Amino acid sequence: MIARASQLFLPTLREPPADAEAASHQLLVRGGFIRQIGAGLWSFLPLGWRVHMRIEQIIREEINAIGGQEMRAPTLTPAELWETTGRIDVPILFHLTDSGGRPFVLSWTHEESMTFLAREIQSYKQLPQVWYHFSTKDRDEPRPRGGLLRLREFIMKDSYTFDADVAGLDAAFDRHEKAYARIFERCGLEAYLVEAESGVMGGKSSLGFLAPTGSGENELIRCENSDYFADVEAARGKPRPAELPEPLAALERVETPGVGTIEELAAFLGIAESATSKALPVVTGDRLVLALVRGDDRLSPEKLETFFERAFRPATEGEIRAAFGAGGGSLGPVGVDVEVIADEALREGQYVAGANEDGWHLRGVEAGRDYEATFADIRQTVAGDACPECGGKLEIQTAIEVGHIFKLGTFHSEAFGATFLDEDGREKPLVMGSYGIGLARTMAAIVEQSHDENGIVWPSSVAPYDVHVVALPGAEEIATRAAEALSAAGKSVLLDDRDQRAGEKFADADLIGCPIRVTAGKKSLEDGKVDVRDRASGAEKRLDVADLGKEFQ
RNA sequence: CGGGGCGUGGCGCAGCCUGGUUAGCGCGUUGGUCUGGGGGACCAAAGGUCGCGAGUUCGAAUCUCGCCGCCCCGACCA
Repeated sequence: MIARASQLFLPTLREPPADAEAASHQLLVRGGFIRQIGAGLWSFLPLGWRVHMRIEQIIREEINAIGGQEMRAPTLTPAELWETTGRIDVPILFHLTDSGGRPFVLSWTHEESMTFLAREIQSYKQLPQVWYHFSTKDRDEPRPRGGLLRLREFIMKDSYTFDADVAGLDAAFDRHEKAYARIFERCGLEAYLVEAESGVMGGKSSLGFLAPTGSGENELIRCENSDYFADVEAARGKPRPAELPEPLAALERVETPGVGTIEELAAFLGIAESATSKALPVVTGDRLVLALVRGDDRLSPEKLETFFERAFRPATEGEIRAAFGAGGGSLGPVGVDVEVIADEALREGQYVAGANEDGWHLRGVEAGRDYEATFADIRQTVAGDACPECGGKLEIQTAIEVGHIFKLGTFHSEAFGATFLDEDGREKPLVMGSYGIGLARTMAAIVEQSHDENGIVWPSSVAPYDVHVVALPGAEEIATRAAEALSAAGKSVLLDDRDQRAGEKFADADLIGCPIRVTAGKKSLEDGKVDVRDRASGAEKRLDVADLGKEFQ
């Protein structure tokens, strides 16, 4: 297969668009792969779509290999589908009506559609089922960003598994986990399986695949010894030890006029921030709770939400006054009639805490002796924490979530009455799992990981073309023969037959990033050879056109 | 939704503060000459509702108000 650049819609740009910051955003636009049509809305141009299709095909092969059946559900769906599960209220849903005024929703995921279909499953004899499709998702994202990093419309591969029991789900989940690892590996993408926070969806297991990148919305925690990876939101780093002063036999009141922050408190008392505790009153449902973390730690909203199994919000100034009789800067767990959730780090030792009296704190506050609390891991892991596996130092890195897999259980099947009869003739809800990969986001992540100052360096598995043949003036004929030889050897070839300067063609070739560049120029006319250059390493060698075929067998 | 920034030929920008004939520059595009292994030179040319709408003014890209769009930070987020 040979594509001629002179006839391709391949608009490359010398400069990146002004509003592009992420490397993938800049390079994909400059290389003529994608163009924007609105916030979070992008067109894939011929080269971009070729890459997208190659990623799609890798996913298809791997999901087929674990028994997936490819199908297709629509994106436009009747609103009642979403009323069935109550997910009609999800804020990122796009709502619309048809000309008759009937309400519709653009699917942002397909559990509802697939479960609707799964009602046709009648018997345990038909289980398990693994269904998947590549389909358009629309999400009214509050903030799309970064080119392909966060889109309002995108194509996702999503699988849905239906099993008779939890053991079946576990097996299906495990197969997907392994398939995903193979998919990302084949795409040339470094991605790690991490525990993800399922937040308000709560309870069920959820794992994410994070690809470390230069730009992204997630943060990957990784141990320096590579034995622990986690999303920062769920990471279980161990805090460094607190620097505590000598313990006190009893509480000691200390006046702290004008002290409102931990930083000021530590400075005023001449102690480390880690010797203090930070009190954060929150409201969940209709109860007020005091969350307590060490002074040098930050509360992890995701962990606290998981602990509560529901959303929460910071308490208002009025609520704080009413419950504690003091302002936000002087709160503590001692002597209050409020439930206290304390971070594990505070289980041992004595800390300075607010006295619930403006301008006063307490020294020597000790859990168990001075207050009762429920202990939980509610602190945010930070770089420098110790690894929970080996004690090594944890590092933090920007990342993109390219895949997410969930054990859904029976929430959707119960809502839809998607049941089957088991061996004993009992009616049971299908046990479900769902598994997603964002294709465009995967593409962006690959570029984030595989580029240099000159452009993209595509892994050969997803490159738009295997070989980029550059025809310099006078050598068009030999370039064409080289392209034909490569094509005959099964390679896809981009033949740059445009009437452009050599520098321009080389710059475009580097930018577009095909793994191999073959150059035919004046020198070729003399010796019949071409220059074969490896995009990644820059290594170059001269080969006879006749030998090109076997070079790439 | 809160904060900040931006909107001027295809791309990147200047002009705006301090209103005044034909709105400039670089790149790109078209035609031509020379050139030809890392974005070459010269000549000629095309291409603009200055985001939209009101207002102020003799006169608005420029000042005022409103709206829209886009980007970044935050909030939000299966």
